[in-house]
Amino acid sequence: MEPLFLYNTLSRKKEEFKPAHPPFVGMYVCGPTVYSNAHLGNARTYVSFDIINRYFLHIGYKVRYVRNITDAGHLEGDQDEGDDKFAKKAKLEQVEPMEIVQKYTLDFHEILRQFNTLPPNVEPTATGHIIEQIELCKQIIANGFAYEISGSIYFDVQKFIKDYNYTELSNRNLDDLLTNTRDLGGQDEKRGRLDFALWIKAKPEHLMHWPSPWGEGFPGWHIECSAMSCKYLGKEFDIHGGGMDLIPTHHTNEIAQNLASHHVQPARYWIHTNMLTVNGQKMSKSLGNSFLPGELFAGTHKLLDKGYSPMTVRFFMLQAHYRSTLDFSNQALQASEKGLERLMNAFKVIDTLKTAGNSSFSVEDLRKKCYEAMNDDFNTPILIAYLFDGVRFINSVKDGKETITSADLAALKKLYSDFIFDIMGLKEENNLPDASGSDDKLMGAVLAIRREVRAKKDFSTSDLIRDELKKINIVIRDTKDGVVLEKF
RNA sequence: GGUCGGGUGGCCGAGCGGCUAGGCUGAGCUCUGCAAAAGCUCCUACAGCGGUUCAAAUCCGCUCCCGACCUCCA
Repeated sequence: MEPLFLYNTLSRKKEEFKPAHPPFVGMYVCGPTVYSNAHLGNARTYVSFDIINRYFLHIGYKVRYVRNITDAGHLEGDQDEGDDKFAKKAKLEQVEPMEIVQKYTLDFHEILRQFNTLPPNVEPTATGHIIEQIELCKQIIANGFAYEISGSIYFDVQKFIKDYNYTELSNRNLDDLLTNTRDLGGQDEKRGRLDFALWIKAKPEHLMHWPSPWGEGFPGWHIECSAMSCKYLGKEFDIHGGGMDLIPTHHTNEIAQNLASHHVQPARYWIHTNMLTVNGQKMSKSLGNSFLPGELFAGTHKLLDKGYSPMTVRFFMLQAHYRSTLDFSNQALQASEKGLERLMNAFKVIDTLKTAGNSSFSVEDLRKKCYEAMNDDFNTPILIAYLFDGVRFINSVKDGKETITSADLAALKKLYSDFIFDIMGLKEENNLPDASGSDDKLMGAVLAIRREVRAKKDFSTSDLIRDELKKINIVIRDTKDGVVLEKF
């Protein structure tokens, strides 16, 4: 196996990936808070980790991919008081909080299914692990890194920084954080401004609450990931991932919790994906500039000219590196749509190629380059560039300008199949007319008529048939070998 | 305000000391009844100003813009 390098947020450089217990890889990715529809920015993160998961699987690792669902405890704002997001939404929609959770969990799964992502091996929920979270709180208290104030438990950052580095992941200046005079508003029962809630006392009107040694309450946002990653992957595992926006707060606090309870850093490699932007601004629910995947597929969003298929969007995402921001626009999507079509067509052309006694192009070279690209921090844009180099070769063989041996042809077919479908996770979307159905017989009849009039050089009738078919999204291409159909 | 990350050809987007990706768009050519598809060719860019170096889009400094984080966010 060739060495694989990935960018580790902890060290801020690319490192060779060496799992603790090969061939096993443990990977934990922070999942969504299911209080509203997942938007395209969310989807980008999970598509990025899907590539990473798929690539590990492809090169032979046995991956345990854990991705949580946050269905409790996520508060509005940082005041550690008031409703959580689920309760607020439940009131708004006049349903139970768990109905909110169910609705948006299903939505999330449906979207990821459309993007053709592989499901995680374990998908734990916060509400399903209340006991584990309470136990973890107890451990942190026992170790002296948390304190109770009127039924709530807070993590003692001041205490923590005496023994550990609180800002290792975020690389922030601790003094700046401590002295930041930014007004947070509202009074606070916490001792330190960086302290955060592990367990929150439930108010009487609060709907989601559980018994604990400190009374009825619910878990803080960060504790669930510490509890669940430990339960399914152990105290130390290989990779922890999530969106970049989780670095300074969520992941920083998660590491603190793990160190305060188990005295070890949970993950050896931290991978963070960058944001999707719209007109240069981060796509986020609070900014109101988010696109729902459904709006994108259907083309109903007001900023869109037309709809784009899930695979077009997926390909669009893969044309940028996961650690770069990706700006979302009609033009860029259109370019991806065309490019994907070109790539997929070339894949189909492979089957039609005639072989020769020698190859005028090194398939082995191309194969090496493709793996090199992926081994360099999952560089899908580079990979795609190489695949397009191969596309030109494939088309040239078809045109008789290049040659390929039968062994190379088989290798080429496998290479494209592996990278397009297994690793990039793309799939065929265009529905060609059904070869066995009545559709096909009808088309056959139409094409027979057209063939007849073309033979008589009646090109105006021939073109009329082509134009009429185009109106119903069936495109006819006349080639040397006959008529090719494309249906959209 | 503090911290961090960016500014690449018409658009998107890689590269991050020498070899000047790739996709889309546009122009021309080949093929074709025409079109489409495909191939070939062309349009050669790195915000600005200094500096280091035999050599800089790539390193350093300054300036100007933009974004992210510091508040929930993937």
